[in-house]
Amino acid sequence: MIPADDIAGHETADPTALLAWYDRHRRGLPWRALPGETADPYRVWLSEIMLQQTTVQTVKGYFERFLARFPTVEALAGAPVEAVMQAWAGLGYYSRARNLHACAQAVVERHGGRFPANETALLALPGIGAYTAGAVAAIAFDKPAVAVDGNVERVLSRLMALEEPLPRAKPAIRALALALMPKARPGDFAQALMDLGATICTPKKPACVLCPWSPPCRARREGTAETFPRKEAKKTGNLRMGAAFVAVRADDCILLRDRPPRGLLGGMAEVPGSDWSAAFDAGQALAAAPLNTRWRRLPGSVRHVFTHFPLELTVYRAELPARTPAPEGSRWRARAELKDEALPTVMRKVLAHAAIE
DNA sequence: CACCCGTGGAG
DNA sequence: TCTCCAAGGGT
Repeated sequence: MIPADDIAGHETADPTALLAWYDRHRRGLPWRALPGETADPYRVWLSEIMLQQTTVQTVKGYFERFLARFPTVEALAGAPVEAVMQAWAGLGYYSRARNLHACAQAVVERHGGRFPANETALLALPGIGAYTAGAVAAIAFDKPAVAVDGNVERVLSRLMALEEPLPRAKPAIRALALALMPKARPGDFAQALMDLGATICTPKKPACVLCPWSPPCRARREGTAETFPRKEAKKTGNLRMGAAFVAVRADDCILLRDRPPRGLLGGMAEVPGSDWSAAFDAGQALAAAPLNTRWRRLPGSVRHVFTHFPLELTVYRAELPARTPAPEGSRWRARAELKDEALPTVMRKVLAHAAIE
């Protein structure tokens, strides 16, 4: 039995066609070298870490500010980790910031301030996994390596109409990427695949008519492009609830404390609060208040959705006299200086709810 | 492998 | 309002 594909006749996916498309339609990005220019490994690495599960649009602003503040890997390695966390605040996945700092120090100490060019050495650095190691090797050094991200998974699963769902299909997709990778310009090939996924082979309404790989694409031929990649159903987390206490001192200071270095929002700042649990009990919540004073329960609540669970915080506010000492493990911070704190978005929401920010 | 870890925007 | 998901990594 001859597959219908072969009867119809079709081209095989041609890296050259993709590269030709890339030469005409490549995106101009702050961390991307111009054609013919040599990429800066520090910029490539920094952008790749920031872009992990984060959109290009969001990263742009952070990237420019970060680069201005930490112009070199040495500058980043020599900075206090608190400064790095503060510069990262709002970007999410805060272990990335801690690993970023550790990686910069490792590059300075183990590699004399130069990023290694091979995937294996890159893989050994903090915060660099299979994707980022391949991306840096290919993009910064034009080494024969693939960078399989969500874009590439989508493009290649459609190209082959892969029925195997993610994440099980990852090894097959990686092997396919390696098989397609051209000997020349592997760095551009990696970026071309991602640009194609980001601008043409999009999750919804892919622009197949503009795609250089439209002829060999099995999913397009079958009219099912949008249904790929197949994915295992994911479960949503249960609602958690808790209390947050905004203490405002007469001299316009807010009480803050630091979260433990690891785990949820690790190393970030917060206003004191209760544990987060499935049920909310006002009496139990007030037992967690940082100061023994008259707390006002504010109307409404703050809702925030993390990757794996939604959160609802009841906010309490109290006014304290100046010179009220901070309880053990917490500190007063001037309202005007809150912008310099490593406050995650959920805590900015709490402060806004309490009419602080 | 399963689970943990943020956030903002699009549809 | 709700779902998806964006250049993933660590444990």
